[in-house]
Amino acid sequence: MKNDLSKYKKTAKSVRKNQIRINNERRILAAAVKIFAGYGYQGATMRKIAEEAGLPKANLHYYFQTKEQLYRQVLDGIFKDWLAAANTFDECEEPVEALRGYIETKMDLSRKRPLESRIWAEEILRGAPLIQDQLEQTLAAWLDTRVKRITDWINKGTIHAMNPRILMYMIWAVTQHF
Amino acid sequence: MKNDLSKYKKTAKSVRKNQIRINNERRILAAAVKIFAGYGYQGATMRKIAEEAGLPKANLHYYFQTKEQLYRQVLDGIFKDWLAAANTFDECEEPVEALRGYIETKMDLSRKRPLESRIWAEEILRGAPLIQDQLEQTLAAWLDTRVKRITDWINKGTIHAMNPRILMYMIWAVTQHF
DNA sequence: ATTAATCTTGACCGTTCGGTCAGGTTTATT
DNA sequence: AATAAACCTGACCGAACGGTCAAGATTAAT
Repeated sequence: MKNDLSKYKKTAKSVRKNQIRINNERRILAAAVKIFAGYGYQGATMRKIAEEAGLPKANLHYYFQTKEQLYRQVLDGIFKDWLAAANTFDECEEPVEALRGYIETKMDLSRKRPLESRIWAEEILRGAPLIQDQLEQTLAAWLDTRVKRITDWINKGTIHAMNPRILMYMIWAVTQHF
Repeated sequence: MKNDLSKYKKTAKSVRKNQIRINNERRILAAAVKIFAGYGYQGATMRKIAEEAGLPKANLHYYFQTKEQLYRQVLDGIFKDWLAAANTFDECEEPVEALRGYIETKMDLSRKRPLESRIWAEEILRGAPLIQDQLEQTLAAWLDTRVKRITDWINKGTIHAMNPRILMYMIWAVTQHF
């Protein structure tokens, strides 16, 4: 489904060669991030994004059929970054180090990519209307394994007793707002 | 400026008697809260609000000239509640009690009025485009006096040393998301 | 050189938006 | 009963929205 390249399979060359498509998609996505971050999903318009990208509006619809699809791709990109950051939680064995590393990475993400963070925060705030399923699955699994790890720490007496789920929520809330 | 009642000054009675206006404004504001919370400022439409209120759209414009004015009044109401909750910070002399009371009141607010909290959170997230001045003034003053109080506590050794401003931010972030 | 695929774009479409208004109805004042 | 103020609302408006399309331009494959 995603990354349907069947159109270009006719030659091996075209898959790699179509620099035009790659360039334009990148430009449009970059512009979309700016506009969606600045105006929200509803407030953003295809006109503004086209203007920001320096392309005619019809051209956006050539690469991304609808506004919603464009937005989805933006969210996908953010989601990947967010997941990568999330995995830094597993790098350290010690609770203090693991939590510190995780928090630092998350705050770095907020600081270095404020536009993406804003889009993400708004999407969450609105109840993730477009990526509920995907998010719920991934997030639930992710949260579960971390909650287990924290529970282990508590049982070993490495850290104070507390509700691990609430700890994660607190970290999320705080890091989200730098 | 606000609450301009000059139209009704002609008789003392009319000021109090116009139950129609009072009722309808209340209905419209209640509907507006629901719709703004559910769709955001841009996503909300006067049509949806009118439908929710059970009134024709033109009637909304009779009581609130523009969508923005209606939204401002919604924000005003939320702002007052929020300030009232904020003042519970001053009720106790002891740091633990003051902070506990403040946090509880704020979380109560989030729990009991989730719609208003959502509108407020989105407005803040968007950088408070409509109430910047009002918010900055009030908030800056409010924060300053609290920061001073926390600093006093630190100097007296009643609580650990920390950045008071960051403490307030953390409380805000966490309570905002229950 | 020819053909096919890909890319580009101005003009256009139906819909919905916030907002207006004339003219009727209801309510209050005298 | 008469007058005035307040309230109500269907019909309408221009603007902007997301999206479409035909026809031309460019690029790649043969």
